[in-house]
Amino acid sequence: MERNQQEEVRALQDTIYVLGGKWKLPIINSICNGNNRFREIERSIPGITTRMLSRELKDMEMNHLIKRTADKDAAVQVLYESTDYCKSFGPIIMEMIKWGKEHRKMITGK
Amino acid sequence: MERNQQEEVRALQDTIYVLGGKWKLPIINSICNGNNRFREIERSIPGITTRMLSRELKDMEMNHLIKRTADKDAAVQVLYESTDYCKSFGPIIMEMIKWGKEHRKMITGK
DNA sequence: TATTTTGGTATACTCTGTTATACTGGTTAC
DNA sequence: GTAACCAGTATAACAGAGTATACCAAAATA
Repeated sequence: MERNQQEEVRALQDTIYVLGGKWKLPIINSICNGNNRFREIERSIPGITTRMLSRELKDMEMNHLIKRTADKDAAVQVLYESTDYCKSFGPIIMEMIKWGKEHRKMITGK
Repeated sequence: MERNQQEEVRALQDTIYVLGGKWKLPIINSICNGNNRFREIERSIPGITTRMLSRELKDMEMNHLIKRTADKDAAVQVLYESTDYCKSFGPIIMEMIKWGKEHRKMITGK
């Protein structure tokens, strides 16, 4: 139980490190929801600026969370896609959405 | 599906707002794991400073995430306990621990 | 009686995530 | 042809989260 607890804090802190900040989870969620154009993702996340989206996308591409495709000849030149690795955050996001919904229900008074 | 997606981003952002920062989740986790003394919590979270713990605990008490009890006559003077509200983060924390463990397994090469 | 532990506070500083605003070159729609 | 849209970059500035270090009085322990 001692050893176990230490392992769990570490795991928790690792996850927080990877998902840190205001934007990574909403971006992942947006892309997984089918938004794959830059402006599309931007519009789908209230409050985010072009700059933050640009930076986070680059960061997440470097860490293989997403895949960026640029094809000059294609109808859609730039494409963002989620990787399998990215999809592994699904359960976390689901739980957070669930919490957020219930929380709002509570403070709104149902 | 349109409306739904908007609601989900908002819910996600609400949750991120409440749990923001490096320390809230580890603190919640620690207290829920039975650590209820100040120094006990502090020791259970690698990297946290006295100052951050103090600040976060105050903040979380104000937001009814935890309950602080100070009893001059008791054997243990100061006690931190998790509220039911706090416990509602359980599923999120569990998923994050799970992710962190598997992630470490992956990069360590199993 | 001396030392350690407890539950913190005080001060000062760093750092970077985040915001704000403007701009650009290319492409598509009207 | 021009207006709007795309995928971003450039520059500057700020707020506050987080770090580092020292210190304190009271209680427990040796």
